[in-house]
Amino acid sequence: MACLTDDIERYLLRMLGEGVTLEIQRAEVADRFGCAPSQINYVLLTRFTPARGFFVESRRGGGGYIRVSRLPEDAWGEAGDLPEALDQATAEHHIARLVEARRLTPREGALLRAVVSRDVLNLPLPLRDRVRAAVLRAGIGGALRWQQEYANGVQRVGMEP
Amino acid sequence: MACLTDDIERYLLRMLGEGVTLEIQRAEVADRFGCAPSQINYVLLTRFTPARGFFVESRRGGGGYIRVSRLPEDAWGEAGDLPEALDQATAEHHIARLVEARRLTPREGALLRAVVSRDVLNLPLPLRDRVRAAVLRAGIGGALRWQQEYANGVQRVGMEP
DNA sequence: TACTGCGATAGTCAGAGAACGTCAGGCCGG
DNA sequence: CCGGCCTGACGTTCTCTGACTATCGCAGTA
Repeated sequence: MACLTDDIERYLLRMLGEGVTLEIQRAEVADRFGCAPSQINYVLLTRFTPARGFFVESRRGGGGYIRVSRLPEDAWGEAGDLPEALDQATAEHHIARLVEARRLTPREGALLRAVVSRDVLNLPLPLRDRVRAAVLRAGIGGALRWQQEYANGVQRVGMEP
Repeated sequence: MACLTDDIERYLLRMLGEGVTLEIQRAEVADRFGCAPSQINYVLLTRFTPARGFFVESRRGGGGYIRVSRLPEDAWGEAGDLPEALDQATAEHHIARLVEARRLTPREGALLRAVVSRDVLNLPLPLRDRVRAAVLRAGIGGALRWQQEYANGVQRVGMEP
């Protein structure tokens, strides 16, 4: 069963695709999907997170709105400032963001997602989240650093930047 | 003595076909066989193990599912029977071999090498080598599995809209 | 102007419901 | 009696709703 949350997520992503900022009315979207208005908050809370590269702002009252936009890439800080510990969901959000921004290939995303999974890092809990963060940082760093080395190598041979 | 577990295994294998990712609902399959839902977990645990080249993931809650996939023998190959524990040098050797064989891109190699490094998996020693092996297996599997899902999609079974 | 009340939004939170996971223990054939 | 099969009770996670709360703009009024 494709759940409502996933449907609404797809809908918003499609709307968002056409511009950098999307402005919606909560009640209008809820109506379109025949659900409670607070469902929209749930979708935004669980799917359009900062870790995934989204920014949400809103205003209440007459003429109120909810705005969803993508964070500019340079506001992310790459892998450098990921937190010391990461739960699985947040780690996957970070990966999704990097794939969407084409910093990682989808296959690299799948690789990393597998690697940070709960079952693979089979460790007791405060530790597991710390190792996951370290692994994710290293993985992202490893891939991006390779890119740089590769680019430099090519440049030495005389290609254009 | 056609036991239930064997029946369910056969059923899932038939659904799974070649190189397809299968998506099921635990309760639906349990119903079909008139058994307890946890029986499905037992089948997955004892028959669809990573050692046999299977991969199982799931999501709980409304709209939950269980996904089963298998890597084709030739893609999984030598990576499939990596030992239970791996020191860093051996792990890197395996990675190099897979890159050489074009199972992984050089960049994926760099990613994995970073991830299995001693400093990243900062754990006491008998444990570290075990986690490293698990991480490596998962990473390779994750990458190869993506390929397959991308090509063949997901086969959903049961429950129509 | 300043205040006040009202309608129109959106936010929060607890809780119900829908999946799946785990585990101790019963059962049964060899 | 041992090991594999199977279940049921209980735990965890995710979704969705409804009641209640907070905020905003505007119109009317002193």
